[in-house]
Amino acid sequence: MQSKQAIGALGALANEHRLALFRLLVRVGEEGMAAGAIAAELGIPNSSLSFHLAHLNQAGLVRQERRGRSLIYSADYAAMNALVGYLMENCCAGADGCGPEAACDTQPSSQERKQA
Amino acid sequence: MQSKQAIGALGALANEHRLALFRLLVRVGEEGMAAGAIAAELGIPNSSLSFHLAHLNQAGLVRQERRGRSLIYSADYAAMNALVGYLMENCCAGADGCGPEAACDTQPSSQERKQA
DNA sequence: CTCACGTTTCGATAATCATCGAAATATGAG
DNA sequence: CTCATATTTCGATGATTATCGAAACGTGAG
Repeated sequence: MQSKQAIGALGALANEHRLALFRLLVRVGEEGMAAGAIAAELGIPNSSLSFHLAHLNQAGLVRQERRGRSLIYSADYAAMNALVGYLMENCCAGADGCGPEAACDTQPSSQERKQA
Repeated sequence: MQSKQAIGALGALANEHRLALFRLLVRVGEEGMAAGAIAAELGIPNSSLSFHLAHLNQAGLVRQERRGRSLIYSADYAAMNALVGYLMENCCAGADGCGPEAACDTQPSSQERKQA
């Protein structure tokens, strides 16, 4: 990860609505969520939400996928992990307890199944 | 960690100079670094640097300590860990490979010693 | 085709933020 | 005390950002 990318990602997250939005997507996982559903969940006007979604998308933190008439958004875990790694790089000059071990798999494990 | 704190921290990091500054402090560890030394290292005018240091400090990401005529700044690892934890909270709805495991100890291990 | 639905773009406005020189403050030395 | 050093505050300016209604766009259904 490079500086400009990290700044973009951090700036994208440094906003009340976008942070809530990103954390929501982090929670729901790969399944993602439609723009309208997000707007309803967060209580933000559509046009405002669209602005924030575009911001997060262009920062590389969320991905977009069309399903029918809806656009499904989901968090990009790889980008999140890269950002955290970048923040903690060379932490404590390489001392013992330090270093980014955080990770969220893109494939959240196959022990869960949904039926609707 | 609460939303407003996280937004403050992310906003503080979402700037070219402050990100470089914070990462520099993360690298040097507990020892910290004087304001003037940082300004020289990063090539930023003193007044600008002071602005950014205050920003990071008020966001809770760095700590300030006076040593003689100098003010020594150091990264607050606890705050950094808390921020990362907040970002990854409930990642993937609690699936396996996920969750914030990252950590930088505040005491980087006692195998180093200074003599001045 | 026409219609309805979901989402984005446009546009104007208000608010926040970054920059840096000059002046002020705080600490220590002699 | 005076002087030198280290850092912060002040102040004005330019740049970026958030907001949201209205209108446009893209998609699917009948």
